[in-house]
Amino acid sequence: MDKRSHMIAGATRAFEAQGFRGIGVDAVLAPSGASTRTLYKHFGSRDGLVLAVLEQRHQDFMARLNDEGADPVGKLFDALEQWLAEHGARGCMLLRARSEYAGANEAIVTLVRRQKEEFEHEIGQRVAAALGHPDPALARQVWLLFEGATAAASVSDLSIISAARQAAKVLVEAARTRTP
Amino acid sequence: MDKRSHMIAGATRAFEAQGFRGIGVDAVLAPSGASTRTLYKHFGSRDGLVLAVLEQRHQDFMARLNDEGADPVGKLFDALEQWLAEHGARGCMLLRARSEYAGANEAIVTLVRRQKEEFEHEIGQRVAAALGHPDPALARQVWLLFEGATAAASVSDLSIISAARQAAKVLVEAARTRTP
DNA sequence: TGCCATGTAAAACGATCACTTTACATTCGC
DNA sequence: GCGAATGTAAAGTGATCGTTTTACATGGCA
Repeated sequence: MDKRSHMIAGATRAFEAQGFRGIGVDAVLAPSGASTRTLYKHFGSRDGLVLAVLEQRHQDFMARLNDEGADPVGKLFDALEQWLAEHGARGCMLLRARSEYAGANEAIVTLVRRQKEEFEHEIGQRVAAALGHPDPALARQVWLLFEGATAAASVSDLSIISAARQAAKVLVEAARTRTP
Repeated sequence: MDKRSHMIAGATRAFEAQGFRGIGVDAVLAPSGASTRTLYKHFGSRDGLVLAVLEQRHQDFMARLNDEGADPVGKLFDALEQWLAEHGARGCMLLRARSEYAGANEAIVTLVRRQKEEFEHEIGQRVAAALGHPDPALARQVWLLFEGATAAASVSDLSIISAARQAAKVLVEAARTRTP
């Protein structure tokens, strides 16, 4: 892995544990052992590194969702459960960045909005696969459960993910019987 | 209103717009016009003010939920919709504080966890009222929808709250037919 | 009247911030 | 073997951070 990727991975860990604004560049670079000079060569600024971290984080998570098969909606929550078990449950890093940089860095706010639209679209495809036809309203509801589970897990325990998966199942089943 | 309440109200607005860590004490005190000396007389430290803001915010929101009546679960989302229309949708301030101060101020993390437990308990009472008997699993699911709606509204529009209310209705109805 | 509580204004504290610069080591294609 | 690229180490930039301090104004209560 090249230096740039190392820096992104290390910075991701630092931001995840301590937030984005409440940490200095030295602490951000410590996990990767990079110097501040290398930071500004590669990313131009601290905020440039933040943007790179968010891009990578979104790609990494979306890549986890790739295994299609039976119960595509339920697999969403399987992936979330595994992800949170690995990374720890501290709330969605993208939304955390959005709220910390609101009013300070519009590029970050815009990026996160676009990423969430992309994610909601992915859920829409899975809902359509489960139902046999698209159902944007149901997709939104499943998305709500997903974001709720991610947020709630930071103040609860991981069993909350199963509650979300079960709720999604009930909603999908209700939609199926409504339009059979 | 006394000075202390003014400072809390002003600081709440500042934190809401710009986050907790990415803002200096001068900007926090600007809305109330208080001096830094008064800040440290009343709250001891910047973090002390943050704690007071979070306590007040939780009490204010819980007070909004007090009107009981028909459809106690649906009224949760009515209150949320009204709240977000007034305050703007930037994610739950309590969870935002939790994630920004994780690893830096344990008192804040502990406070938010307790507040969320209290809120989940309130939902449990409403679910019991709607169903005629307690259903902790359903209460958890409604809570998920609530937190999901709060989070999602920051990157979507307020119509997402209606989607959450509708999903909660479906879940309650499913629970009702399951155990009639 | 006199006094204490409560407030603002403003300067100063050392620490830390994001960022730049200088100096030097290493690797690699040519 | 040599120059260019890429890296670390470390000092220094001015700005801003949270906090303390000094000085002074105001008000209600004894």
